[in-house]
Amino acid sequence: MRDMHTVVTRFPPSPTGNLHIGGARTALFNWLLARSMGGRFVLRLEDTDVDRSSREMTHSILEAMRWLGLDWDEGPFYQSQRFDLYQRFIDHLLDKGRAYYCSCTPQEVEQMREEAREKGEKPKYNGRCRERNLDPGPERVVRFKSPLEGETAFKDVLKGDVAVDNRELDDFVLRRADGTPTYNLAVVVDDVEMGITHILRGDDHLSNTPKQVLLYRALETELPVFGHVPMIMGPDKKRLSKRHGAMSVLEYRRQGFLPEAMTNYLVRLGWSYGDQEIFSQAELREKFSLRNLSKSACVFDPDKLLWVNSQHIKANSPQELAPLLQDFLQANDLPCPDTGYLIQLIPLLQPRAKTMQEMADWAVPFVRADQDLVYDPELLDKFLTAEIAYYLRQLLNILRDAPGFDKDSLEACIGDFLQEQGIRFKKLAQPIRVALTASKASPGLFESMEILGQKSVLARLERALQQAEG
RNA sequence: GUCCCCAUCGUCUAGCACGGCCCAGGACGCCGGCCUCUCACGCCGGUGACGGGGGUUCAAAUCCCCCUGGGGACGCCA
Repeated sequence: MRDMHTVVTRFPPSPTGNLHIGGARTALFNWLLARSMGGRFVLRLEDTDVDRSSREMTHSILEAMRWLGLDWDEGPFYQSQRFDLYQRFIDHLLDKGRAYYCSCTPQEVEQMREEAREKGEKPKYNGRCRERNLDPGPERVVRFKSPLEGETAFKDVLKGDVAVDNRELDDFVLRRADGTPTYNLAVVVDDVEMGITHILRGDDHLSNTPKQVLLYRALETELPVFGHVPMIMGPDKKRLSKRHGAMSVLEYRRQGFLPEAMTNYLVRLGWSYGDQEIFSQAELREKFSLRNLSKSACVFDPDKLLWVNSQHIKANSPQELAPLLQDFLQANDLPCPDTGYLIQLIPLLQPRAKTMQEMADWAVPFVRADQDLVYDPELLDKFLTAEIAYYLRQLLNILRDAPGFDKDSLEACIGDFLQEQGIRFKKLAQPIRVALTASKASPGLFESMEILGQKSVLARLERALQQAEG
């Protein structure tokens, strides 16, 4: 017997697709509930539909979970390896007269539904085999004997009391003709077996719940706490599509989102904590609670995700970001400096990058070799005019003999030069930037020069001048 | 079609369970400004919502009803 006070939650993805935004948030809520209550979190793969489930999806889902930092205490369990267990429960229900064999074909059942629809009723199986006492046989399914009247009610932490007239329900299938268990049977059996105490899931499952409640009762077990969270929709207020959100969360990793930013953004879709927007994962584990869940559907907003990510990029230390940046440099076929250098560089990039991919983009002039910088002739024409070249030649000489090459010395040194020449920094800033980075935008010049080092700065100025003159 | 759920700025939301502190607060976005060597960051300001109608009450974003709108479910998918 398990300790009744321990919270046990679970995440039961079906390996028929990727882990997307919606699934990830469901997983996160359940994980957070377990973690915040000192409970356990179970991972279970619902692969009873053998044809549609795949190993690749399973791997992809597990990797996404690990990437998000949603570690599980038990599992992963695979329903496909537990068919014996489900069969025992089905037999039990059969013995107790709570289930029966049915020989109706899918076509026949479809016809029954059609007839009901025509009468303006809810499409249902009509119970033809309910009292026929059929024996087991090939092509026969097992159906649950649902009550014909009364109502089935349950409590939901978000929706309150929910009740459905039993006449709305039909004798749903527990075991398919091929002998495999259906979803409704398998979830309930597993949730009972695994001692699940709290079930948080998308509210598209709300109308399944009465059926499951009926099964719990037939099995004479206590109900878990249900919580049906609102669904996440696309900008068009429709179901998430591949364009926005329905892709694998691993795609967000590829685009340069941080896992902490991901969970931060996701948790705020349907949950709040006063006016706070930014949370670390550790903070969430502490502050999450069922009380602050909201019950209306929400829309996935890529812009806000980007902003949350930028906040986490700023909050992370250069030491933590360095190895990640290395991954992105490599993925972009860029040279990959050692972490020591990157730790110097990253603070200049943090305020500018909304994603790690953007950080890699900003890093380009700092990781490319001097001779590999590609100058746009138009930029050179515009900024390295003959007049400017005159000043830069002189600056080059000054810099060659610069007493120090840290940003403060550089600022002082260049300041003196400007004063002697009687010109303002503004006049030379962009030309220097173009020469040093082959770009119109970069981090501050003095910091950039310090990072680049004297040798590169001189080489780049020389090279840019030559190209401009030639 | 039938049943279920939901309803505060364009979006995420606070407030609603214990009506008055709310001519509704924060955040993203957008617009303007400041900072400034560029681009960003940051800071300051602005834009912008209680879906409609009935009640209940001295008083309603908050309670009740209807309408409307949106979403979901109705599988031998999960």
